[in-house]
Amino acid sequence: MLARVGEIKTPHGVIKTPAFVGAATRATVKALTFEQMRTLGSQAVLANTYHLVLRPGTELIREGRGLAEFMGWQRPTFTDSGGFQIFSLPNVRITEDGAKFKSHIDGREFLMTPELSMQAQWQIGADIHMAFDQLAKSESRDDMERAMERTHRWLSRCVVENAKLREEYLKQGLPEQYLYGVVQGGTFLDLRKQSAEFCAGQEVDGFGIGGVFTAEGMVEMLEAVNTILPEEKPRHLLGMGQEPRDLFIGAEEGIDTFDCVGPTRMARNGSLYTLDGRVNIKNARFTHDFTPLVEGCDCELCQNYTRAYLHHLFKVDEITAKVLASIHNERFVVRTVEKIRESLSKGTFAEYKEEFLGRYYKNCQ
RNA sequence: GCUGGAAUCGUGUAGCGGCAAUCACAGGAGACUGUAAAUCUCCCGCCUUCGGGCUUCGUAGGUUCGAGUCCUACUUCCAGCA
Repeated sequence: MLARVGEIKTPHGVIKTPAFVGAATRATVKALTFEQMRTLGSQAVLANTYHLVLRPGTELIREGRGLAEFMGWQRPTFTDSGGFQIFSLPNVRITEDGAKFKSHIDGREFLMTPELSMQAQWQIGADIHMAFDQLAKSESRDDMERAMERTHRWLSRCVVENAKLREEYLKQGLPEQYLYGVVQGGTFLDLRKQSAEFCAGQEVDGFGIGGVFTAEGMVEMLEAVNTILPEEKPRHLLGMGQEPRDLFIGAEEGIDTFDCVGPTRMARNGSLYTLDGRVNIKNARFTHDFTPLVEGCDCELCQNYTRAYLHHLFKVDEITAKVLASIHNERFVVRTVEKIRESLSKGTFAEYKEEFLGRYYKNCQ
């Protein structure tokens, strides 16, 4: 049994796991204030090194006493390394040294290497950093293997640089910051195992599992990886959590934290979670629906407003539509993981999973 | 009353003799997983066995192989002059 409950201790507080980490890419959760995030029970957020390097620059965040303080969040934070941008941005040139991007803002050329990513992340000052990794450019085994091997070489460089920076920062009396190595290998189980073994042998404080895009094959993959990764260190599933299914599978297979842009992105686009699956609140059928979106939901939207009202706000394109929808989706996912945590503690996980997923995906196929 | 101008999908428009006819908005639906996402895609005259078929550009005539486009009359609106 890989599933577990636990705590991740950081200088900004404790994260009770499993936990869903909100996406605060550019040092904010889109459409939400951190007060709203605290109210809906969010324990931690994840920002993006690439975006913060471009704007406002890592120096500024350091000047602002680090990410959590700069944002006014004060709770635990993660940063992604910028590795994902190599994969998702056009016009990226990758070499063994690192990756050259063109800034999507002004076209300025910008270099990211394992060392620079570590330096940037220490300056940003999140509690937990991701190693600079590379995702494969295709599904082919060759590409996967190449990306994985480079990720490993880069991880070694990250670890070296991280040790230097840690010493330097701690000497100045600054708080501890932790590094996660990232497991790659795509859908190939043997590569995943190889990657997990490599990462497990590195001097890192935890692990990110990257390059996962669908729930398909996730059970076997996570089982293989998490059996190898040391039990006492936390595991973060990078980018997964849009589908509630991902959260249940992840937790069941030993994942401690998740992050995903899905809940807030979908909220902004009018796609809302309900216990019976996702619903597009802009659909005409909600025009006269004066019931709460989710009966019994404790979020600000469901406690105070009707489906018809939210439908109206979306139709007239009011900012509040995105705010309320984001509060709801984020709360929905945070609460689902909270309940997963509770059910694991009480030994009722299997029942909760079956009940939740059976209802949520009932209308699919 | 006179003189000009205009009438095209729910709305605002393109169209200057040759494929139901541009674009935007509105409307309908879908997508979204380490955020270049307040984004993107599709449908939007009627019918369709998805090959296509049918009826359309204020109304009624006319010219032409062919008319939303040219001509005549009418209707309605707009501007200017009385």
